[in-house]
Amino acid sequence: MKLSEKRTLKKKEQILLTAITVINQRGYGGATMEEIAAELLMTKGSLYYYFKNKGDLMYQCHNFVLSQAANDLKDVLEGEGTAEKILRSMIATHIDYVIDEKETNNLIIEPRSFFDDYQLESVLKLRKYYSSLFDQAIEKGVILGEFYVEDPFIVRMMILGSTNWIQQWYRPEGRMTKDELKQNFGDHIVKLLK
Amino acid sequence: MKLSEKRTLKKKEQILLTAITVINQRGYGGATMEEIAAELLMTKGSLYYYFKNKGDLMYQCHNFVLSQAANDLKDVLEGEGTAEKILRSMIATHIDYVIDEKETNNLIIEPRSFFDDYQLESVLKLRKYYSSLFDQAIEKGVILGEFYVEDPFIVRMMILGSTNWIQQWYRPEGRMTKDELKQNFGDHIVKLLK
DNA sequence: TTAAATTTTAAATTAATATTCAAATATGCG
DNA sequence: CGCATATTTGAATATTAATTTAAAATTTAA
Repeated sequence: MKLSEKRTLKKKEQILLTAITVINQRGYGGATMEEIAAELLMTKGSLYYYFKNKGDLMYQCHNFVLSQAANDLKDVLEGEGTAEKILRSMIATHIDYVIDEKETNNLIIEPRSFFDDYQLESVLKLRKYYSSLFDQAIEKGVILGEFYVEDPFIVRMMILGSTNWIQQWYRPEGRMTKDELKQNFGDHIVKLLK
Repeated sequence: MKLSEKRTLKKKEQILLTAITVINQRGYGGATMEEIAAELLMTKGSLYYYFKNKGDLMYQCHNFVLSQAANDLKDVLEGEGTAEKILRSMIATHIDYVIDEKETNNLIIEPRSFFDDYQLESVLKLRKYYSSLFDQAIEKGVILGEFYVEDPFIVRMMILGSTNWIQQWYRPEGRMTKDELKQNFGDHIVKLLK
């Protein structure tokens, strides 16, 4: 790979990271090419040298963060410990992303509005994979006899729903620390599984 | 009240109801004045005779549906039965709105993007009231000794989060009927409260 | 019936952004 | 250095949808 190509790649990632912070502040719809460019001290025209269009940039941001989150989850899932310990740890990881990457990683947002058909398919596939990691964690507990679950699908949806909702109300300056929150959610969810 | 005023009011409600269906299909952002007008067999200019602007129309739609949902919940809350029965019934009602008024009643959407300061304040107040009805249902159960809850706030947030999330995945043609869904969620949530 | 009030229309305007593009500039290499 | 390639710019253009407006059509009520 040529030097210039390497530099281009690095720049692309810089743009991605900046775009992610803008998206987290303004949402996908509210983030303008102008603001993203300004943040990078360049003009919006340049962005089109690196990305086909806004949708492409948004898509890559979403993928970037969601892939990273999925990888983190996978590491936890494949780590040591009881099923309960693993699930609690996955919940904690997920909550971190829900809070810190509020918008970019937002599983709530309707992806149909932003992405074209190809992108949509890939996003949905990634989201499905992400969800399946929780299924695996639950299944593991069931197999080991740690968990008892009547309908794993519903429980998984309750886990994702209740945790994704956190981004609607959690404020760092509120009465609960993030650690307390994780502990609390872990307790309640484990209760559902016994 | 003059006849013409009465007719205007009726027309306003017609517009509201139509706008609500359009919003439910396209979301707040995706609903255009053009499409709403077309649906009513009028031109978009007319809408401005009845509503100040798009934000005003969106706001009134949101309020209309959310108020109605809140009233329904209130009726249930004040009805007869054990705390468990009442809470299950409230959950069922909420799920109906989550599914049927997918977008308009969407508590997930960031209201800051659509509403002006005055509207925002009133929307947030209404949402707070809506949440408080669940708090009351939980509290009732605690007082009666039916429920045991360590942190009612967290439980309420888990209820709202997990149920609001339903709109992301529920499909009427799926394997679960709405009634099974309500039963299922009721069971799980009650488990959290004992 | 007819004048005033109400309602609707169609076209023009505004506004906000995304996107394109030709020219200018910067970079790295022989 | 000086050429070729890569990058950036700023201005022009395109797009989408909201909003305004003046005139036309309709309804109401005396």
